[in-house]
Amino acid sequence: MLDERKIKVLWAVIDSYIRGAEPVGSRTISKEYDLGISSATIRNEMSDLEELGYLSKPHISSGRVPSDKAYRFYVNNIIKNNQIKTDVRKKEEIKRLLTQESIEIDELLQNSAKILSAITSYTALAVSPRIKNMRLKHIQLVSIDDNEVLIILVGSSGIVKNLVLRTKEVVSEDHLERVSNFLNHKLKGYTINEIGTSIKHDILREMHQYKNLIDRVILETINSFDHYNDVQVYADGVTNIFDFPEYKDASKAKTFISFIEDKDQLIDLLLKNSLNSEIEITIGSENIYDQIKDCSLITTTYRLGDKIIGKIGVIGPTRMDYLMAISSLKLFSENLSEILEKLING
Amino acid sequence: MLDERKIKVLWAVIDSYIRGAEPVGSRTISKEYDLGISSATIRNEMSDLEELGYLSKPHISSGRVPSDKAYRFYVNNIIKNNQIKTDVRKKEEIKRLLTQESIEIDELLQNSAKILSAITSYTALAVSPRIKNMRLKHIQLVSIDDNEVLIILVGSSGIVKNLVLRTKEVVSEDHLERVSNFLNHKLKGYTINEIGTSIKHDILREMHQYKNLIDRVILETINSFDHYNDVQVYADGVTNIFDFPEYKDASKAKTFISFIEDKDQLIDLLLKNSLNSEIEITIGSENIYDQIKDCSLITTTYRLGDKIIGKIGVIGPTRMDYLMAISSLKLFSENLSEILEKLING
DNA sequence: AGTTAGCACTCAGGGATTATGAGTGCTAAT
DNA sequence: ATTAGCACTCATAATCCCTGAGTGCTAACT
Repeated sequence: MLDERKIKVLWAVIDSYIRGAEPVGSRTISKEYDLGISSATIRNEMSDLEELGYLSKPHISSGRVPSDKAYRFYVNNIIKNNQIKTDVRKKEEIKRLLTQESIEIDELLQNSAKILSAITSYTALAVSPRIKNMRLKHIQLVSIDDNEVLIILVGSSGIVKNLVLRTKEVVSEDHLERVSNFLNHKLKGYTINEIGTSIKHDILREMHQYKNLIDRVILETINSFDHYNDVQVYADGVTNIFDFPEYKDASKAKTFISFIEDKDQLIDLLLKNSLNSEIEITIGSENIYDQIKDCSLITTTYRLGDKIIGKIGVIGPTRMDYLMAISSLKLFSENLSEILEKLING
Repeated sequence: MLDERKIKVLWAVIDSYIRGAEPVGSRTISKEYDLGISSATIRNEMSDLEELGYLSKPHISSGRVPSDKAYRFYVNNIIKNNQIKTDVRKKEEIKRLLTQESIEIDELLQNSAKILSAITSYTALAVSPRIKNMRLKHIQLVSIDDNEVLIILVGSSGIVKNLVLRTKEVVSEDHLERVSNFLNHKLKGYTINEIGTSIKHDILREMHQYKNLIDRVILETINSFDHYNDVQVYADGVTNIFDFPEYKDASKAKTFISFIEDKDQLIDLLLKNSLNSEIEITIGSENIYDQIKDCSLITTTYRLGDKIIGKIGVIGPTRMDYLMAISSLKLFSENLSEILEKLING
């Protein structure tokens, strides 16, 4: 569909626009890119590219600007051809930064977002691990008051969660300990999902004398992992958006920043599509949320062992340095997975 | 120093400027405020007020703008005279909003910031409770792995904190339980500060066989409360700043938003001065941080029982509706204290 | 002596008008 | 098929002028 030369011209336009943020004219290309054809020819090619939907003009006598379709073409080619190489030196540098500052997982992600945004100059996003599909390593009930029971959940990733249960009747320490031991014995090793479906009934059959308490403990446990309750999202470098001329208009900046400020929306944005290990890129109008229809979002995942547990990404103008953003993200994805592995499994 | 009439003129200028955000001229005042003097006289008074440092002109032939000194004067009078009345109906409405959405303390504060910013149209800030001075209600050690011990701390406010301790030697469940019970027995009811200073030595004397373990548990516990480690800060309504004409300049907006984005800085800002129960107001240049030298910050505290445990505030342009902001803050302060009381102690 | 009317003066901000120049599309020559 | 040349477009910036809201000062008035 696109011949060799058209592709070259298109890449030149995209490259120039990504760098300069200004509509690209035929003359600019003929001078700055050595395509061996004159500006008039480039003009013709650009005219064709416009007809094909890859370029457009802000106004009748201006240079061309790449369309979302053009970026999509560009990005697909980047991914297909450049098997993005990992800069080992840089990777180690980032790892050093991350490990020296972060002791806990949440902190690690927060710092990742901070550093990632600083490196890319875009806005960085990171969501904390989803632990719904994680195996329970330990469950314990502790009495902290006559009518208060603390439920402690330890996930296989070392993630700890606490729930306070208020009981109507006083539960004796003795009984509590028995239930606690029993539950720990029974539930250890299962995921929240599994507990929710099949296991619950097994347990109740065996220990129906404590039916009430056990019922509530399991209910609370499952509830607390429902929805996105358990997920935190971190954004950093929001104000980087001001550095892009397309956001010099305050109302556009406001729209963007308001979007990032709404954490529920962000979580939805990041977690709605299934967690696969690929780099995912949505460009401009491909985004579902109107507020970021002129942004591109690049995300990838991080793992614990071979299990994908979270997401990290950058968001910026469609005129983005995709290559740089992708390779930076890969660095963080790998680093996060490695650090988590060490942090949790020794 | 300021006679009756000067004060009236000054208040008129401030009132008009707060509402309109535009330099105020003598004619505007003579028409819109019934002071019974002509614009010429007002002109003379304004000239005096300028000399006294209460007003200034953006340029030679423009109207007057209040200085920080003028706002300080204004605010002091507001606080002295208007003993701000609580709108009970509004208070209940906010309480309903807060209680129906928030189950946990962090969530409660996050929602407070959200609602407060929506109500005031300024940026709202809230810091989570400081628990360093809080009494320990329960401490428990749980073995989650051969080399991993989980420390669970329950504060008197119901706040739970977990720490994972990695031990070199394997600690038997049996020993762990003994130490756990012992520590709980000994430390219960004391604050972190007290534990840090005197108590530690007492304990070690009694149970020197587990010296190593106990040492580390206490060390980790104390460390985790050091600095501001334990404090979370929530900001909401950051983008409200775009609605004020003085921030139509993108670089000013960027400075402001970047400041709010830096959580460490925010925590420092909110917690550096001692927690007293008053409304605290810093106006423009009174602020220590350069980035908010043209903002005013209004904060107050919230309590648990009779103990002040956190702060909530709003930040906006010096040209702020102080009366509204103060009364809104009071509403939130009272509501938070009441909700926390109920949430934790009943 | 304080107050006010009157007047000259200042200056930011809003059109209107006019270059400027980077760009295009088309046509004719190569 | 490519390119040089040219007429044309239009956003942007610069200039100019005008308007109006404001001031400060002075002289008249109570």
